[in-house]
Amino acid sequence: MTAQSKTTEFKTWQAVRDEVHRRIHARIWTPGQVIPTEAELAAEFGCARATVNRALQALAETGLVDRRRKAGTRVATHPTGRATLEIAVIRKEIEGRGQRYGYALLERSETLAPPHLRAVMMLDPDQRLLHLRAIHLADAKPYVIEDRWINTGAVPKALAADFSKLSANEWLLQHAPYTHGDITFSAAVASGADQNALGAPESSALFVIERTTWDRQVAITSVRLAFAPGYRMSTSI
Amino acid sequence: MTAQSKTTEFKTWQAVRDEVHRRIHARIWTPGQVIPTEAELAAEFGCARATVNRALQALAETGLVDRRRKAGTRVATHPTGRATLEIAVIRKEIEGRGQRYGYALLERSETLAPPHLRAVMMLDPDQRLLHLRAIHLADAKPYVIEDRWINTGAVPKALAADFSKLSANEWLLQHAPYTHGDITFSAAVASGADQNALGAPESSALFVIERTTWDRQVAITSVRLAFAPGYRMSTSI
DNA sequence: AAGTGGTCTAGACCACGCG
DNA sequence: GCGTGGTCTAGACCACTTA
Repeated sequence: MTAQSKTTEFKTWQAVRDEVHRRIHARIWTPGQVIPTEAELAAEFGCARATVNRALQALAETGLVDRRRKAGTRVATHPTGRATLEIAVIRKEIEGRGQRYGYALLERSETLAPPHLRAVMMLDPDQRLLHLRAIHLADAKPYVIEDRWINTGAVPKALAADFSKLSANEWLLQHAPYTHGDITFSAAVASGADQNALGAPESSALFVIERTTWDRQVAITSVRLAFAPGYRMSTSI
Repeated sequence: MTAQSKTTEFKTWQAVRDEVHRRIHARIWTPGQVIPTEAELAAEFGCARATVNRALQALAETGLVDRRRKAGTRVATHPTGRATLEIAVIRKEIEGRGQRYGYALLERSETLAPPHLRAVMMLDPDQRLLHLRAIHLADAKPYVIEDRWINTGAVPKALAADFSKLSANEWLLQHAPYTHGDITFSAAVASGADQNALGAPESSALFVIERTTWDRQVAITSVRLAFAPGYRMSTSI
């Protein structure tokens, strides 16, 4: 036996991950401290270095440790939590909680992009957009208002689509693939239009999600989702 | 050359991932469709199966594909976006955007747990909690109100800590490790106390984060963060 | 029962970045 | 320069799930 006694074998990367997690949690390795190298841990745990590597990469993804070549692996000083939110199709979200889904298109028009959207979506000044307003219902009660703008330059087929039955939310997923997107969460006082559509009392606080999706450099769509009062978005870390 | 022509070699798992991503994006493999097995792709790409495995696992984590033993790998029908939010220490968040951080403790008391918290934190009826209210400032302007309850049964040292200089937010990270936590995001109308502390106009909409952290089965702390009007939480997918 | 993903290994080479 | 993590390989066995 070498300097490091090998008490137990950790053969799977999950077991190694849990053991390292335990040692950090138990303050055997404290925040900021460099932990043994992959090779050393592999020797101690009686497994291949690749297994240790897999385990430490998983921990790095959660932010529990910081890894840098040559510098080694150290316990994060500020265990920055990382919450992962599932952004599902609204219909699925409602059905997923056992409620009946409803949908109605409120408004449809083709117009020039308003200035703030021209900036957000980086559009030409003369680019025309398809503007949709729709409401999604859960058990016949207003759930969320969808206020959406679609770049018809990028998705011309959208002009021919019938959004009175199928929401743009779903149609776009099927017909307009995107490479990435920006999301912003905020709180807003319900505007008059929001109040009406959601049946919300005056000066309610609404949970708002704004999302713009892109195909490479081209903006596909920008949407504002204003949820009925009382909406809560949950996750765990 | 076998049935599958090998035009290009993809030697790194990132390259394989990108190529698979490209084919899905280009509708060469459509939603719901089963894509070739790892072995087949490895043969086509001229790399080891482990490399393909790594690539497909990465895509599975983002939700772009679904993988099941025996059933194979198929393109997800509802590309459920997955937004990852960094939950940093508030001081870091403020300093990170180049603003000056300020902090003040508003209130400190030791009391029995109010009923709703007893439920959330699963506490004994006679468990006493440490209650703290504090405000965090960015460039001397109110940024967020921290309303926190600490389970002194789990973290007795908290009773002796001085929270007038160091926020509980940071003290707990250093002294009370947790294994997991729940987070909820919502919007709320500013209460009278919120209004006062934040200097917010009447009936403002506040962005609220509620978080409870646990060490195994024991609740460590439960906190409500009410952000000043205008706060936006952003990420990308 | 058989096919497919999940993982381990031992060795190798590479790439980054600290000193 | 050189130590550490990052990745690839070829082969093997395992675990799960569906047919």
